[in-house]
Amino acid sequence: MSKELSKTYDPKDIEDRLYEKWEKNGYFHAEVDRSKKPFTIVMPPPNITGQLHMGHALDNTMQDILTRYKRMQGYSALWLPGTDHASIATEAKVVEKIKEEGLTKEDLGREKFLDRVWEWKDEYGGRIVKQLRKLGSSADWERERFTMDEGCNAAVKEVFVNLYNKGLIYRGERIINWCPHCLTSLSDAEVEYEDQAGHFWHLRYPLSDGSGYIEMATTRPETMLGDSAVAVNPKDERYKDFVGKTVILPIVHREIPIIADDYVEMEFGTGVVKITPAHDPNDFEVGLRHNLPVINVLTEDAKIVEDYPQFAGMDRYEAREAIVKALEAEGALVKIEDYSHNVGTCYRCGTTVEPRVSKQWFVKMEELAKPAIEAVKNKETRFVPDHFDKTYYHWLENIRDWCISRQLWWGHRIPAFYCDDCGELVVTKENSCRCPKCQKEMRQDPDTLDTWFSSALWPFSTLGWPEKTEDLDYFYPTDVLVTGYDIIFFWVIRMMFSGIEHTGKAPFHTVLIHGLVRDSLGRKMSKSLGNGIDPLEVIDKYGADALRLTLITGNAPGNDMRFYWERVEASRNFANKVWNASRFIMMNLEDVVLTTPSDKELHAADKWILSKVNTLAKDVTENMDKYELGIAVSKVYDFIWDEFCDWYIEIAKVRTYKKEEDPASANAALWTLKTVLLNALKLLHPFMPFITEEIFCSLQTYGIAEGEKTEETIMLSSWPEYKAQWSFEKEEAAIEHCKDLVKGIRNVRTEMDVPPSRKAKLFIVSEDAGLREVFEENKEVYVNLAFTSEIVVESDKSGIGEDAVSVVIPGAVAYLPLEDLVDFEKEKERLTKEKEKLTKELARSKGMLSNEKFLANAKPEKVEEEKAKMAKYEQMMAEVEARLAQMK
RNA sequence: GGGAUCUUAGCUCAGCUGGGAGAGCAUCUGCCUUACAAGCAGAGGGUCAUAGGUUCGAGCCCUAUAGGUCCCACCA
Repeated sequence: MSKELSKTYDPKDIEDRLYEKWEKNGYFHAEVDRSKKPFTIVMPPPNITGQLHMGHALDNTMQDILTRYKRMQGYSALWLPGTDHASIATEAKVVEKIKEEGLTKEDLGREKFLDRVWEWKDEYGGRIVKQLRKLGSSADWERERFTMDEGCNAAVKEVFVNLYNKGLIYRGERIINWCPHCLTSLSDAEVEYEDQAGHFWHLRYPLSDGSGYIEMATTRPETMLGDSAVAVNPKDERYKDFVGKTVILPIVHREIPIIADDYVEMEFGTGVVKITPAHDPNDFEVGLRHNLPVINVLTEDAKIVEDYPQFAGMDRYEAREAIVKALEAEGALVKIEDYSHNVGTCYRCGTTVEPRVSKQWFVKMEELAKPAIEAVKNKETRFVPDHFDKTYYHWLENIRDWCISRQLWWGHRIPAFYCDDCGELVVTKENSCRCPKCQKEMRQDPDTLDTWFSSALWPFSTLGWPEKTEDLDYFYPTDVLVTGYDIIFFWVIRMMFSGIEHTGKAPFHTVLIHGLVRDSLGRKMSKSLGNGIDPLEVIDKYGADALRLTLITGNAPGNDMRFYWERVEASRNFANKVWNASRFIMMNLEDVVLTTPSDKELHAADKWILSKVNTLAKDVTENMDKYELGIAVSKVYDFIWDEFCDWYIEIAKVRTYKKEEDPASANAALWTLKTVLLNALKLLHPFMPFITEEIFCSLQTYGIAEGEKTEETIMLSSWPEYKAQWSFEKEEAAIEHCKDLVKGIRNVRTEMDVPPSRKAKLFIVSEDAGLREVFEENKEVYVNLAFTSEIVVESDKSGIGEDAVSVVIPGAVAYLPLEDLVDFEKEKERLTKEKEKLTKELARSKGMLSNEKFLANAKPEKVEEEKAKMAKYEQMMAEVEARLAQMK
């Protein structure tokens, strides 16, 4: 079966076709198989509102690499995909959409609105998973899940009820983060802080007794309407006499007390703070301590409430101006300073969050956090790189209760029911409920749960929990969680404590953390900057394999990376290299039926490359197991490009041309070419799945007899393991000698400006009979690589003329009689430089070996190594000196 | 305020347990050598941020300093 392969690799021809084949044949599907070990990764579910970005591309490439690797190693490898309902983001999208029709969600009502969201989800929610397929993701799509599907729903209810019954979920009136745009509460993790330029307004409130004023500063003058006290530090001598007095709050003319509380820093500002329990978390705490009234002055969309007609309906920023003016009019404004401070913003929409007192549901964290900390401390779960455990501990050790209720409709509705008559509260998994006291139909809590509440259960809810399923038993706990460091707080810790609490086991043994993909200037890729690079565009231009290779190469775990088109180009070039090497081999296997060569038939070079690919398999496996994907792939890259293409193919070429003259040699070379390439392709496959599959499938059909069976996919082929019978130390050393010589010859030729067309005779002189045999046996190496016409291996250099340049390697000297081209002065200069280099090396070696402390303390093998080096240098030195002497 | 992390070739970055400084891109030189010019061969280029310390030996370990990035907390 002969195919014409194009000169350059074109991924477009190949990728979609292969992906379809894989998916259709069910290669991605994993089942419980007790004869195999399980390997499980749950995919961090992308939002249904999401578009594939570089972060997804990196994250999923890493997961795909690990999954493909384990699958080839014979594991029942499950990569479980799914999507997240993303309550805020999705609800916002649909609200936006119906707004175009002039509707609000209230106009539609809850049920109809939710119908619209489901419609939206059906239409757009699958976009991101289609895009993930373009990357080559080998996820088990047959098991695709959604955080709001039936199973996840059941898990969420189960967890809520369990935690509630244990007293770990409670409802309470607290000050929480509120987004006036999204109109919902937010958890602490959902608030992002940013520096904003603002002002410091210095105000003075008159004492009720008319004895003067007390001055304070605030960044939020508009909240003064809700002040219920003024506070000073109890130790502050300046204000000692003020404590216990009252002031008249300007504008509203309410009498409020001056209190003493440690919270106030004496050194900051004037040492006086106005206390607004309804609109500041710290003030809220002070209010609790001093039993102060909570006076709410803002509506849910952050406008002044109707109680203050003068300002009612103004939003908080308008109100600020108006109130400052009013204060000024009353003589309460002392001065305005510029001030920069940290402001919390909504992570979804960027709106400045408003602390707001309201009744919400919370998860009590302290008890849940402890075992989650313990699980990492005792290494049940470990982070890669491990320093991220510090971040993890720090967060968990300082964790506050988690506000889980959201004033949204899209999401898991809180399974709590209230009796409007008697106020009874029931938490149940049922969909409706009658009041146990007065039998009346109860009203379900209108709120939904934080999206992360369901994501927290993802590693086990997707495997069937709370049912005791076979899947759960077999695939759980999962193996590796791959995610960015920016998501540790949101997700990793919540999965950890949820997994431990509900299944008794940490949900994964490894958390593999990666960094961000930044633009070429090192900036975060973002919509607002417009500097994002669309992975799909990269795939379209250079192929998914090139993108994947780019994202993995030179990227250590946890580190950020910059995206450069030049790097994608380099990756594409590598793909092309692989393509052409394969094409060459297949061309030479045309109409050939290979036989497995005997040990004798294999040349030293064949054994050398077999040995190299064998070592490579070991190294790559080791690095994969350490999650050093970047190192693993660069080893494959170097092997294929340098060792295999630049050396072995060039060496073997000569023999492949001699099918008639020396069929056994040609067969051995071709067999080695095919065998080594097949192994290298397997090692490369997890990183570059498409090109490796394409070549693997066609390469197998070459060099075999008609009707012989081949494997249908590289995906399910076996991962190369280290084989003792492919360890050829002697041949490795022999070829290294030849390589040294070739490099030396090339070097000299370039320096002497010898054109490649000029073939030269080559004399290799060595007193070592073993070495002579090596050079004698491997003459074929020099033909192409060192541009030689004839090779003579001798033990005696007396016959060599002066018109030759010499190349000194350990144990041997090669002479190139270049007659007219030899410039004696240049040659002398070259050898002198060589001598200087050797002198330095010898000095270093001698220094070390004459250091008694080195001899006493260093590992014996190090000492031996150094002695061998010195002997080598001395030998080379002698040759160089002899040659120089001859030239005089 | 606390913590993490980084500083290595012109650029972007590797360098995993301490034992002679690497890659890709860029630059320079020579090659269209029957797989590949998206290629081949060769070359130049680094007091590994600074200062100490541990060690026979430090890019790697320890301490301090400087600069960058990020996270957390936060003083109104």
